[in-house]
Amino acid sequence: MGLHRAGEDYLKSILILKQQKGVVHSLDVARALNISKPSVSRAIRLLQDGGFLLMHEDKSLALTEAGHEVAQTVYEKHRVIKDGLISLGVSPDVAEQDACGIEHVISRESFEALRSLWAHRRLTGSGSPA
Amino acid sequence: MGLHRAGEDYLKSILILKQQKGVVHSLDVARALNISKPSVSRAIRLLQDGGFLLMHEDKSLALTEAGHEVAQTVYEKHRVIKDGLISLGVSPDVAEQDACGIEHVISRESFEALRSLWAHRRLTGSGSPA
DNA sequence: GGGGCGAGTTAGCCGCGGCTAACTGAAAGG
DNA sequence: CCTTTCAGTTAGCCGCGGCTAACTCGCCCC
Repeated sequence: MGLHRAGEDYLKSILILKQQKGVVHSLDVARALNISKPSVSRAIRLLQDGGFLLMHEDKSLALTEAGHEVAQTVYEKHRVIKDGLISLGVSPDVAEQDACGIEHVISRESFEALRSLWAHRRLTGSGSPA
Repeated sequence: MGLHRAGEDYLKSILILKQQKGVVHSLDVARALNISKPSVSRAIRLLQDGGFLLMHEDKSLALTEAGHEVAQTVYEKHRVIKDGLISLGVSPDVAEQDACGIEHVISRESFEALRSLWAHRRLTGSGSPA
């Protein structure tokens, strides 16, 4: 059941697109991730096989419970890490970039540790050292 | 000049092994990384082609200046990130694991931001919230 | 109803980075 | 001196995750 970087990126993208425009088709994903249609098509088949995704009659995509869980987790890591880095004075573009990498490799445990660190700093007003 | 995760891991491992035992051969790397001999052999050839590594007559390995630079950078990121996570209460095994992933994807800018955050916390004695 | 367009799929190529099996060549030991 | 053993390499397989080219299929419009 090994979802790696690519699979997680697809699921995260589908979650975000669904929030933005309600219905998601594979071409939306291809455009969002800047990846070719066939690559997305194959990835979607594999994610269906893995039980993370469904495709309706009209070719619209839906995350399964498992898929939603993964997407939600990755997306949450992304937002928290990006915001945390920005709060340390990292430029938004770089923070975005780095969050895209770190979100796929950080454990729940380390993520929670960083999150509470940043939450605490925000509450106590320890400003960014820029 | 795209070194990715794997290449960086080889260089980092060679640096560490060199510090530990002076002379490094490819079999040492294979054992350290738990990777087969042929995989290491091919990787070493590619790293030589890329100008990161040299192999002497006696098959001992030496990092070039470029290779040393990469290895040093990755290794430094590893140590700082691992220690930082541990200082937040993350268990050492998990911190090690996560550092192995993050070291390859984090930018210099974000790394320095985290490093100075942790340095500051250490100086001011903000303890781990465990 | 035929033409074109847009979305999705199929077929097939490539590089990466694992692997095993099998070969080479040198050094070490009976 | 012959054998064994150990390090390294070569050949070739696999799955992943990109890609292009080309096909299918539906829909819309004239």
